[in-house]
Amino acid sequence: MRKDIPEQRKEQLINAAFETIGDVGLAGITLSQVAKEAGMSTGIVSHYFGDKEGLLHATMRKVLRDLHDAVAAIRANAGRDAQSQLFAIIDGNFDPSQTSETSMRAWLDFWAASMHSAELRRLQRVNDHRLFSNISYQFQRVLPLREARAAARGLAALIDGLWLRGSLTGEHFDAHQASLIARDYVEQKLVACV
Amino acid sequence: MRKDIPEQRKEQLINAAFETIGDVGLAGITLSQVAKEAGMSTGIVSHYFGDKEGLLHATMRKVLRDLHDAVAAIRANAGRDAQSQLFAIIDGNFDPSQTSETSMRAWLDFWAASMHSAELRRLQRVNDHRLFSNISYQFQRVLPLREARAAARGLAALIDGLWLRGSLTGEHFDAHQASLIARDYVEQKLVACV
Amino acid sequence: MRKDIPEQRKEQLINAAFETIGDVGLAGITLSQVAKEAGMSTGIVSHYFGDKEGLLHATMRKVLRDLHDAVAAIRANAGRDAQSQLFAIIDGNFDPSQTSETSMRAWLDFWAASMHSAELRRLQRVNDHRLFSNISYQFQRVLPLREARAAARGLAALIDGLWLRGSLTGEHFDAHQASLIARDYVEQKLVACV
Amino acid sequence: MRKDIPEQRKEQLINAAFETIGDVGLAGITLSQVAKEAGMSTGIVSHYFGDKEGLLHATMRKVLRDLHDAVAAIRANAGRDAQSQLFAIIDGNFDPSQTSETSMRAWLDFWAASMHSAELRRLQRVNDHRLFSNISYQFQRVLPLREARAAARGLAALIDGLWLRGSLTGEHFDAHQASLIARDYVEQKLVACV
DNA sequence: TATGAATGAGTGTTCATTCAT
DNA sequence: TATGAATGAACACTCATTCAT
Repeated sequence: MRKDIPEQRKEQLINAAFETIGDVGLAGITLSQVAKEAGMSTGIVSHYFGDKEGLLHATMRKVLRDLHDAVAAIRANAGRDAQSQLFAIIDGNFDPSQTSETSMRAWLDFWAASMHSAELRRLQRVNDHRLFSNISYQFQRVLPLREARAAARGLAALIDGLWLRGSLTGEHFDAHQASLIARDYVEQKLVACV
Repeated sequence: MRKDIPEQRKEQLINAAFETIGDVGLAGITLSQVAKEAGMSTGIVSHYFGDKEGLLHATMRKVLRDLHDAVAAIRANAGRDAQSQLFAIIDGNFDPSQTSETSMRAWLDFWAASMHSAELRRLQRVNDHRLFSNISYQFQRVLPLREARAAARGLAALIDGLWLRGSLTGEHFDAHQASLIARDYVEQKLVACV
Repeated sequence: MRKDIPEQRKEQLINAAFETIGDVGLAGITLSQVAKEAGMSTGIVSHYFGDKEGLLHATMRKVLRDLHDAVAAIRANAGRDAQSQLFAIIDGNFDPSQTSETSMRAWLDFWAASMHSAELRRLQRVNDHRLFSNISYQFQRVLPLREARAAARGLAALIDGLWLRGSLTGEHFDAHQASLIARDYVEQKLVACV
Repeated sequence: MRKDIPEQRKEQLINAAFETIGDVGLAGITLSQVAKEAGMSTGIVSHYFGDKEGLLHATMRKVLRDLHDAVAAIRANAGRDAQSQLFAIIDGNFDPSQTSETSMRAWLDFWAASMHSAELRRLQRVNDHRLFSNISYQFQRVLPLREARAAARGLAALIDGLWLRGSLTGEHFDAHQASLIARDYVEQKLVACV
């Protein structure tokens, strides 16, 4: 079935915004750059998104959704036990789609922007709460609540931290190394229960 | 000895920039806001820093220096053994001066901006390499090089991740909880060697 | 006999333009507002009127025609003597259809616009000359030409002035009071001849 | 004594706005036109008036003030009796400074705009109430209150109406003829009391 | 015939930078 | 040395107009 045209064009604009943020940053983005990147006219953004803010919110939602999808896809193919699921969550976060130069820049820009925008912060929080809940739930299958929550907090932070520091290298993100470090953290937390 | 006047005024401007970034973000800052916050004229920035970029670079340097100083102060009062030093590094990073709303916003804004500015990225890298080196050096006192480096990578990421996620809560940063999680990571890494 | 459809739709658009001018003013009007008010598409205006200017000219013509019709209707029912006809002209100008908030705003906007548009000015002049001629003709039945013309100039100005000042009150236009003042002017001019 | 520079430049901008309104109308005015007319940069308006609206409000105030000054100057040189004062008010309103093409266009544009702007309407009302009060006060010196107020309403309307209809001619405003018609109205009102 | 999505020129406004004082 | 008035380029946004359907 054909997607309807408006939806396609909105998606093209969001992708163009995403790419442009990767190039010049969220702070430096202009609508004419996005329009040019998308091969459309400057007036099109207000037509589809109301204003610049609307486009950027939509772009952030796409970024969050992409991460969610990447994690979900890997979890679906992983074992059902706690460790496999936690490893899958780790690998989803370090999926190539999430660790490309462009993705990491957009992520970080939106995170920083969420400090100064109520709506972006709300989106960010919803998303992060979900990551934390998922991790926490898996740990709770094998650890007491209190410890499970601490471990979840640690793992979520470790994932974000590895990813954050990776964004700085400029080279290709070493997902394998990051994954090993995070998996090691999980193993240490789960080993006590064996 | 009296600091010379120009140096004092530059410092005042840097502090004003820091506060203003906390208020409106790095993307939203204007020189007239900074000048007003500092109680000076709009032309003064070019006078002392050449242009806006110059002021922001200086502000980022101040932010990095403040973190370094916070860590150094706590390390100086800590025991000389590896664990004490690592705990001190952790506590330095979660020092109240570093986890205030304003500090965290400025930090994150500069981190995001460093994705799109060669000079800011350079400053950021120098600093992060130093954090990593310090941590790595302490782990090397008790672990084989390979493991020490992995542990250092993990701890550095964990610290940054805890801090990053803390920036999102909006509430007061729970430094105590963050510290416990990071210390736990250190203990787990060191326990193997006892 | 059925009006043909195009003519009906043009009339609907003109009415929509008239209402919209009442809401937001001639300066603030947009074609999409008019189209929405008329329940039609944005492209329809160029289809029927060529461009925005064409619609506005047609709207002004309608406004002038409505005034003419209001005056004509009242004159038809009035006595044939000069005073009755002059009173009828006065009352036609202060007819509720002409002193509604919407009408007065549209009137005034078109009057102002006619200062800067050759075509609007032409329309305005034709209309005003007709009002003046009608009044002048009635006065000429009982006054020498010279005095009749001066009286006509005075009465026309008095009507417009009462109407203009009434537009400013914001409250309901006091047509009765305005009519009394204008009739008094007529009576004073005619009394000399008795 | 030298006027301070900022005040001079604001005045220049207001005059430029006044002239530009005369050329293209209030609806068609752009800040770059005003700036060009004033020989200044486009940014200067926000510098002095905040925004476009601020400039236009200031321009309207100037227009109102100029009329007030024209009337006041002529009244000061007129006799103290009611008729002389009323004649002076008439002549002030038809002073060349008020009946120039540019003045009349600006006046009318502001009057129309005041239908759609709370602040402009307020300015307009204050001014018109003052004209009415002055006229009413003079009539009250020789007529009973009720009749004085009706006469005042009539004269105010007649003045505005003559002026309004004059704006349409495009030729030079015939101030003499207008004045005669208005004076005649005054005389008719006052003659009853002799 | 009628639609409404798309265009892009033109607007008001912001703000880093300059420079006469 | 320090000021802040002035500049003008760059921006987001609006909206009359076009044209494929």
